[in-house]
Amino acid sequence: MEESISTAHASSEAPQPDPAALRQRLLQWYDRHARRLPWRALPEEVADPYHVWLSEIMLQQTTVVAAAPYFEAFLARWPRVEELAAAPLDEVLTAWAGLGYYARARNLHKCAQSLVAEHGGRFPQEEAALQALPGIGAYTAAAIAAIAFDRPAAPVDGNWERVIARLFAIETPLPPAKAEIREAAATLVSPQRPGDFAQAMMDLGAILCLPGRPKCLLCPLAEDCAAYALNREKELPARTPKAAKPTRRGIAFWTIDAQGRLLLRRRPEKGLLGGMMEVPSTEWRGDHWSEAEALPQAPFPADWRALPGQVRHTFTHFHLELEVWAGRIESGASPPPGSLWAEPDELDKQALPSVMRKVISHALKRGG
DNA sequence: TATTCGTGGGC
DNA sequence: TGCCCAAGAAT
Repeated sequence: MEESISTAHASSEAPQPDPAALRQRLLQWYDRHARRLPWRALPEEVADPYHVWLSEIMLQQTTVVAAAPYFEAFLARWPRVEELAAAPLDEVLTAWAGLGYYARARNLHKCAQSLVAEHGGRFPQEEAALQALPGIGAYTAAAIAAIAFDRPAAPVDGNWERVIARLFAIETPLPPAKAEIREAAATLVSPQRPGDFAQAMMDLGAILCLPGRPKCLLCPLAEDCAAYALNREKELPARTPKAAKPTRRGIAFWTIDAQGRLLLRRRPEKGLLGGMMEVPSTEWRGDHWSEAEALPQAPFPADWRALPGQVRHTFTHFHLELEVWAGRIESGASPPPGSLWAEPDELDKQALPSVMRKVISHALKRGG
């Protein structure tokens, strides 16, 4: 109610986007400026739903530059969904290591298996059926429907949100504005090249309608844009301030056995870095650790010595400071449950997230 | 609706 | 250095 009032107010002083004319201008721009991306079908080429799905999962909250090499690697290793479904989960996690948000990899694997077991290895074309699959939410279902099957759908991602918020001069800050933006976005979709239109909105957001510094002088939609008319393009979309990140602390135990192998442990399936391997550590908490508190959480009793310095890493919602203690196990001790001895020259075969690669790099550098 | 869940590049 | 953000989903 209040949102539509503010939108209506802005529209009274600014151009009211005409969907048909806007679509035509945007598609014309897209035909000349579309990015060439590894997962994107060429013009007049039929999109491969497997490629579209794989890329969309990888691109969730992830930049094109970061996702591209992973997409190529996955496609080379598992060219079809049946092969991905047949792969062991640990191999998928290892291939995903470094890309982040590891629930995506677990759901990717689950989704592949569900597609093979329940859909004959074919992707459903309906948004509702797509969204019922693991790891596919409202956005990804719409993206696959539009891009892979050319169905009218509005995959409203961060690019769409920014473009729509400016086109309609929506003053409501994000994320509360999401519903309002989705409604406005829905008024723009049509059966005319919906897949290209969806990707054109994304390319526009990535190339011209940038956060903070939009290149309005080059924008094909400048004449449609309420924010531009109101000189509000740099301020929109507004965002609610984010909460400060707390700091958590822990001690990682760099444990080497008599044969020079490194002790690794698999993390629980759910939660942070779920299912990934780690250098065993104490719990991560706000308080610093005393030696008396830390030692009972070591994987073995040993003559632990603290390596100089610490490893810093920032997750989505907290900072982490890890101290690293190095210890040697003289006898060929059997690893604790859920743990294993890893050959130091084969660590690339382990599902190690970036924070753990930092720990390993730090320990090797500091003489662990 | 609000949290949780990674990482790296840009400024 | 610190904060911003990137083709969001699950709970």
